[in-house]
Amino acid sequence: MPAQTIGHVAKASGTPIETIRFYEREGLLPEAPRTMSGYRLYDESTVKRLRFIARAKALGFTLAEIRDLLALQDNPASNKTGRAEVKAITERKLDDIEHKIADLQRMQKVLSHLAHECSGKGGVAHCPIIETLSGIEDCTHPEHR
Amino acid sequence: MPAQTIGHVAKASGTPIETIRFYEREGLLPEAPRTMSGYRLYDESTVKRLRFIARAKALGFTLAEIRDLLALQDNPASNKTGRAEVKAITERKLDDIEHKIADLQRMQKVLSHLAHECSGKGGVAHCPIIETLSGIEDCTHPEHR
DNA sequence: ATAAACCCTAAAGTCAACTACAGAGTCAAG
DNA sequence: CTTGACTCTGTAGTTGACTTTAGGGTTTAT
Repeated sequence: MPAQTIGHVAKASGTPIETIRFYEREGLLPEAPRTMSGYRLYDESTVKRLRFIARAKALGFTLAEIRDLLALQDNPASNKTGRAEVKAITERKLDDIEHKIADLQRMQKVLSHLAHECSGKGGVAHCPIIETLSGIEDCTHPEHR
Repeated sequence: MPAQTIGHVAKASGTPIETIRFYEREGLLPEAPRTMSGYRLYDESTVKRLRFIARAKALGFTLAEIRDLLALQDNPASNKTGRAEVKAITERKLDDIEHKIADLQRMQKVLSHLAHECSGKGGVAHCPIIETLSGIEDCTHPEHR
């Protein structure tokens, strides 16, 4: 196993050096072995682990969730029931994401409606966007619901 | 105009007292007039303003954007061209939201695929979720793209 | 008259996920 | 043997939208 310094791992994984040290502090990476002079030494598995973290982040997992996923992966005891937990974490995240999408779609609906209603010309006085945010019931076009 | 203390406004608007003071510091609310002893005094318009803020927040506007919207509403000079700016802010926000939705839908797609692939039974060893996050090319079902 | 309930300020803390110092030691090349 | 690139630790700063704390005045009800 050829040992690499933190800078090499940073380049190979695309993760900044500071972030690698941060992940170690946060328990996403094990404490690295050191040279006599205190430099951290890594092997290829660390690069893979950092790529795992990057992919999981891209899917919306938080660092806390990723830490749990990695712990399951690391723990030999999780070779009995681990998959259920992994699936549970994934499904919770899926649920989160579906809620967020639903929220955003509600916002989108209202905003695109407002953007269409507003001519963009003239003063703010009877701007339908401002009026809606102000909670005015009787807009100039009260036919909507 | 019956003047109310901050506590009444908090109750009437559903905004915590501390948050009202925070909004004043941040320029979303004008500085309130005070009693001789330094208590802030508000009238109904503040309650309306706080409701405006709450609605705008619910639609995903940041406090900075809300401040801009309120400034346009307040500024008599904006009664010439203000509506264009209001519409621009709204459309930028709509754009943001559409991007966020697209991102989340990409995550959702991958995660729901993973959740279906994984039985949830057994150890973490060949869990398809873990394997995908680990970047393994040849899954047991490599037919997907 | 005193206690409960309310208000004030300024400053610090919270969360997430980094990012950026400052100050010092180490290693490879010329 | 010195310069420059690299690494170390520990601490502090960033963003957004608050929340909390400490320490003190004020008002209202009994």
